[in-house]
Amino acid sequence: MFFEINPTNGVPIFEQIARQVKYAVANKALRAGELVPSVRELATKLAVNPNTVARAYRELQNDGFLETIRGEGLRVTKQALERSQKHRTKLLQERIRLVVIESKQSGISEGEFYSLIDQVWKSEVVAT
Amino acid sequence: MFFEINPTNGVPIFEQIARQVKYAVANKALRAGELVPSVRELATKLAVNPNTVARAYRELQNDGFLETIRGEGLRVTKQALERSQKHRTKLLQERIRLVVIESKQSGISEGEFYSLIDQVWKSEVVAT
Amino acid sequence: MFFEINPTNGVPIFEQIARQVKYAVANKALRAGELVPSVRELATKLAVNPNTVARAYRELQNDGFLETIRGEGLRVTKQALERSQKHRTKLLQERIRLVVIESKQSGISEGEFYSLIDQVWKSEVVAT
Amino acid sequence: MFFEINPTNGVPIFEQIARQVKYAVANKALRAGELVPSVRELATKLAVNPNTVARAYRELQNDGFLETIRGEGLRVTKQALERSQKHRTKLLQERIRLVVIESKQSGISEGEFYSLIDQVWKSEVVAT
DNA sequence: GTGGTCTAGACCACC
DNA sequence: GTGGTCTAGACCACG
Repeated sequence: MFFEINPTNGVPIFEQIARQVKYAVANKALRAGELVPSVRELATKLAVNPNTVARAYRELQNDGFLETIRGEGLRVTKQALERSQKHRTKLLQERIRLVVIESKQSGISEGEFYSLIDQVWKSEVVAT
Repeated sequence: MFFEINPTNGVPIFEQIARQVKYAVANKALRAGELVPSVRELATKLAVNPNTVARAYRELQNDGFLETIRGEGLRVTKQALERSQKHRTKLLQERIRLVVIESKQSGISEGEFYSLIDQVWKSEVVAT
Repeated sequence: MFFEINPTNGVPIFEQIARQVKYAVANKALRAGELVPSVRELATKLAVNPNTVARAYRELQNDGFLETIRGEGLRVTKQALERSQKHRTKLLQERIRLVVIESKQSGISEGEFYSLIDQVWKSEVVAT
Repeated sequence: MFFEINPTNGVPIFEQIARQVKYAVANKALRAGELVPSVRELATKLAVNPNTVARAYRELQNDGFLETIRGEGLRVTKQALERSQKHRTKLLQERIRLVVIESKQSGISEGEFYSLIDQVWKSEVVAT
C-alpha cells in the first residue's frame, strides 16, 4: 500500500498508522466500501506486531472510519470521506495551534515566525 | 515568576519549566547574574513536585543557562542570552518542521496550509 | 423469502437467519411440511456465504425445526410450531434479562426504565 | 472499590470495567477530581491482566471521562458527570432498542412483551 | 482466511 | 510509584 512508519519519532506506531489511513481517505486514495489490508497482512508489511495494527484499526472504527465485516475484514465506511476532511483540518489546526502558542510564548516576532515557516515549507520534501 | 504549567498537555512539566526559563532569558525578562527562584519556592508556587523543578534546573545547568552559586542559589550565566536566542530558533524550527511534515503528508495544499497558519496566529492570544 | 440480514450489527449472520426462520414458524408464515429454500438459493438471495446458511439450517435441524428429506431438501417439522413458541418466549426472556440487569446496574430508577421502554416501543417500526 | 467482573458472559472484560466506571460516575460514587485505582492495583484486585484494565481506562479517556495526571494516575474529569448521564441514557436506549426490534420481529404482542418485562424486572436482584 | 480478546512480560518517561 | 507502548503468542467466533 502507501505508507511509511517511523518507529522512533515519538509518535506511537498505531497512531501513525491511523493517521495515514485517515489521510488516505481524505485524499481519496482509499474510498468508501474498499477493504483495508488485513491486520496480519499490514503487520507483516510494516514489520510490526499485529496487535499494533489492530489497535490502529480499532481507533479508526471508534472514529467511524472503518467498520468490520465479519469474516471478511475491515471496510471504509460511507461517512469516512466527509469525516476525514473535517478531521484533517481539525487535527492540523490543533497541531498548528500548539506551535503558534509555543512561538508566541518564546517572544519571536511575527516576521521571524513566518520566515521560519516559509523556509521549512520549502525545504521539506515528503513522500506522498 | 511568570509562567503557566499545564500538567495534562503531553509536554513534560520539567520541560515546560525549562523552556519558559529559556524564553524568559531570550526576551530579557531574566538577565545575566539574576538569581532564579529556589527549587522549593518555585515548586510550591507552581504546585508541582520539587523533584520536577530540580530536574528542569539541572537541564538548564547542563545547557549552560544557569550556574550554582554556593550558599546563594542558581544564577543566570553570562552566555545565557546568546545561547537562548540560538536555542530558541532551533527549537521552533524543529517543531515547525514536524507540523510541516504532518501537513504535507496529509495532502493539503500550500494555500490551505498558510491560511490555517494565518487564522491560528491571529486568534491565539498568549500571556507573555 | 421475507427477511433482512445486517452483516455489521454484532449478531452472527447464521444466527440472524436461524432466528428469523424460527420466528416465521412461530407466526405461521412457515407451516409444518413446507420446504425451506435450498442453501444455495437462500445464500445468493441474501448475498451471503453458503456455509453461513448451511450453518443456520444445521442449527435448525439440531433444534428440531427442520428435517432433511432425501432428494428434496429441508422441511419444517410437525413439532416446529409448538417448539418455536416456547423457544421464542425463552429467547426473549433471556435478552430482556440482560437489559434489565444492565439497567439495574446503571442505577436508573424503575420509572425511568419503563418510560424508556415505552418510548422505544412506540417509535420502533419493524417490517414483519 | 465497587464492581464485579464476569469473565464469561460475552461482554468483554475491558468493556465491563469501562461501563461500571461510567455508571459509578453517573451515580456519584465517583466524583470529578477523584483518582481512580491505578491500573496495576485494579488489575490485581480483579485478577485480570493490567493491559485489560489499561484498555478500559484508555476508552474512558477517549470518551472524556478520565484524564491522565503524569506520574500520579488517572482522574475523573469535570465533564464526566454530565457526560455519563447522557451516555447512560443513550446506551440503555440503544440496548432496549435492540430488544424491542427483536421482540417485534418475533411477532409477540405488546401485552406479552410488557408482561415479560415486568416479570423479569421484579425477579432480578442486582448488587449495586 | 478474517478480526477480537486476553495474557504475559518488557521497556519507557514521568513524578 | 504512575500510565503508555510494543511485542509475542494463545484462543475464540465467524465466513
